[in-house]
Amino acid sequence: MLNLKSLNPQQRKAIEYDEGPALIIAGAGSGKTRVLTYKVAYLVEQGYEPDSILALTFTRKAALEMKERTKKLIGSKADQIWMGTFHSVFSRFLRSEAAHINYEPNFSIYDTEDSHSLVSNVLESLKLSPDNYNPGSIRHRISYLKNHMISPEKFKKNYISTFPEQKVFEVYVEYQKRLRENNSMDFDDLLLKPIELFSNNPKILTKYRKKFSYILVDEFQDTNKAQYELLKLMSSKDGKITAVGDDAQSIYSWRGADITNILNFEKDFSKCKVFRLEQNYRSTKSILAVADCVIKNNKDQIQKTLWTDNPQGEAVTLIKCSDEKDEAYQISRVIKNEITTNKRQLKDFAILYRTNSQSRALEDVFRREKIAYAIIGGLEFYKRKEIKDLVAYLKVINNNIDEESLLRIMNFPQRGIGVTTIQRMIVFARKHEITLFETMSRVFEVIDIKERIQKNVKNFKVLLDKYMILKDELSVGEMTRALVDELGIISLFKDEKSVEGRQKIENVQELLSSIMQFSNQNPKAALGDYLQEVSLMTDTDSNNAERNFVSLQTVHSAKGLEYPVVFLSGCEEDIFPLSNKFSTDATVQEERRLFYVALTRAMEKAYLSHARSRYRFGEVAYQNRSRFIDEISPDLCCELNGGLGKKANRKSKKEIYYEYFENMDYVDFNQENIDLKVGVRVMHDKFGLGKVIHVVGAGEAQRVTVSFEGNNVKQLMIKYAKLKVLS
DNA sequence: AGGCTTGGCTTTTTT
DNA sequence: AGCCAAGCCT
Ligand SMILES: Nc1ncnc2c1ncn2[C@@H]1O[C@H](COP(=O)(O)OP(=O)(O)OP(=O)(O)O)[C@@H](O)[C@H]1O
Repeated sequence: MLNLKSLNPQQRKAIEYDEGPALIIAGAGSGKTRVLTYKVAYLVEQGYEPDSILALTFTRKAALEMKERTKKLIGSKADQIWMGTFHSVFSRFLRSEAAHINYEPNFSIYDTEDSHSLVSNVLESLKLSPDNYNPGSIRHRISYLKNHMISPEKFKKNYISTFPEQKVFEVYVEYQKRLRENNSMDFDDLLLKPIELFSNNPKILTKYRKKFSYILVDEFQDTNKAQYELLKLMSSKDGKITAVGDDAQSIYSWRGADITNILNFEKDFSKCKVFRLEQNYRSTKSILAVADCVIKNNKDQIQKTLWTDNPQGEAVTLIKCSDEKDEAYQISRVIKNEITTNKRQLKDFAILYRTNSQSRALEDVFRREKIAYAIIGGLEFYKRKEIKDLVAYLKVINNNIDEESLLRIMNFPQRGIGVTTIQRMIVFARKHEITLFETMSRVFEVIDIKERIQKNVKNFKVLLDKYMILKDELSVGEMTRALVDELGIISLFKDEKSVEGRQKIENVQELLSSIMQFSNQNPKAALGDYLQEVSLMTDTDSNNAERNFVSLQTVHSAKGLEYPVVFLSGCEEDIFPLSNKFSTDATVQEERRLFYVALTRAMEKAYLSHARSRYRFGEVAYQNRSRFIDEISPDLCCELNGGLGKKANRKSKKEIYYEYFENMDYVDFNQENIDLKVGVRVMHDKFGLGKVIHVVGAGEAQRVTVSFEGNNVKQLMIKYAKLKVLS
């Protein structure tokens, strides 16, 4: 029997309400996600079939976490509940129903970079110069239109006034056409195509409506028009649907998120009942008061009460710094202090920043100070060139009309097929109305390509053909390993004889082992199943709960998370709020909401740091402190003891560094892998028994050199290699 | 065909 | 400072 005792009466009411649509609007840390999780469990207990419940979250990680927690409440029944992001859930439906929207079920999913290069190709074939038509901004424009459910036809009818707009329209049309020809969809299509599917096929809509008897949505404030439309389609007016959100935490409008969805919900679901949660369980009174000071400067937010029973706690602390290095040093010093005086662990800390580029100074200093850290998000693993290239092979093998992926690998690794050859083949393909892939088998008819090069193309085609057969005979893992061997990718990178080259090898090996792992966990999985997973995967997804390090991440990726101690770095005008030439009052308000999100991640203590100057765009910029700090009532915060910032100002970097060094009692702050030292014996899944002969770096970047049995010496990244330490 | 240099532009944030 | 795309040279 589900125990609802750990929930307050407001929360319980929201959970037990099952007479119609419910909208839960509540501030940060009031238990929205917790309520949603319990509600899922409650519904199952009330007799709903687990596989008739659909829970939609903002990130994959949030979905995995919700699944874990539901499992704790109701056990293995939780496995059958549909939990995922809009993108992943609806793309699965699309694969089953592909025929109804004139697609093949093995369609590829294009990420932003793929879309970008498709736009470039479209511009080229429409003979539009990239000087006048910037591929990036056009891609963004098209995505914006799609996000707002403005089809090319609608765009043409209602929005075109100028000549360049007319061209955008033409690119838009051609872009969509190419996507279809490539049997590919971009992220936006994953939401738009289901709408098309449901609108044109009432029977299928009925099927899905019947299939799902209850829908729950987390982070509702960050859904876009298309997502909301899908919700309306999937549930009836008096439908069984619960949405939770906080308008003050809407931080994705740049991606099409539309706050008016919250307001419309009450209208569109007329019998909707609104619930409010007012007790915050996460933060101290000090932190909440500061957050409230800031957010109340946004006039348009929905009025909400938020109080807490938690202790007053320490005042929020400002850290004044001379520059970004100083900022990093001061933060690392506070972390060390907190660890020794307050018995904290590294994993209790998060350092948040507005832009990814701010992580660099922090990383440098943390590495030097031996503070184990991990970058969450950042340059994502799956966006690295060597990874994308390899995945492009898999995409082509799975869906050979995917021209973007084919173009990507045509000459990687180099096989003497240059741009001119490719252009000639494309001309041939268009003329004969066949795909580029088909052109490759008829390359001997493309007479303006030299014979030697025709042979290269032919060989490449033979290779691809072979793997298209192998894909049905080998597991995804085995096939990819064979492919990597045959392409000679590892030795290619080895020959680069550089740190980057070695990094690439590690990345490729990491990809291989993750594919292997996938194959082992899903023995029956086909290549397409793996690609479906990998195309919607992001770095933030990996679950690091058990590991002990400081987390470095953007405020955006910290949404929904909580940490005992939070540092918010770079609280300066132009950075937070971030500004550019397009800044408006609306964008500043969103920055303020982002600031609110950042603050409310903190449970016990928040530090706000700002620097007088920092490197930006390759030169020193003098910074003013953020207006958001000035919005905080002065009696709610204090400055870091002893005016460290001023002191640091007068000393050189070197002096500061040595001063820290001398004053520091010897404590190894690298709490993670503390026992991974030279000489220690370790066990590796693949390589077997070995001995550590070298350790470099800290945190995420930490690497060890291990001598395995049989004179087999390997460099491994701790982050990826699962080493067992043998005592 | 492919490698190297230059010049423009950039940093938002991510499914 | 660092990345990418375009252009130039071999
Ligand atoms: N009734 C309760 N009793 C004890 N702890 C609670 C209760 N409700 C929520 N919490 C705790 O409060 C914290 C915040 O909960 P949760 O993450 O669900 O809030 P949220 O409203 O989704 O937050 P946010 O919108 O900021 O992401 C969690 O640690 C959760 O376990």
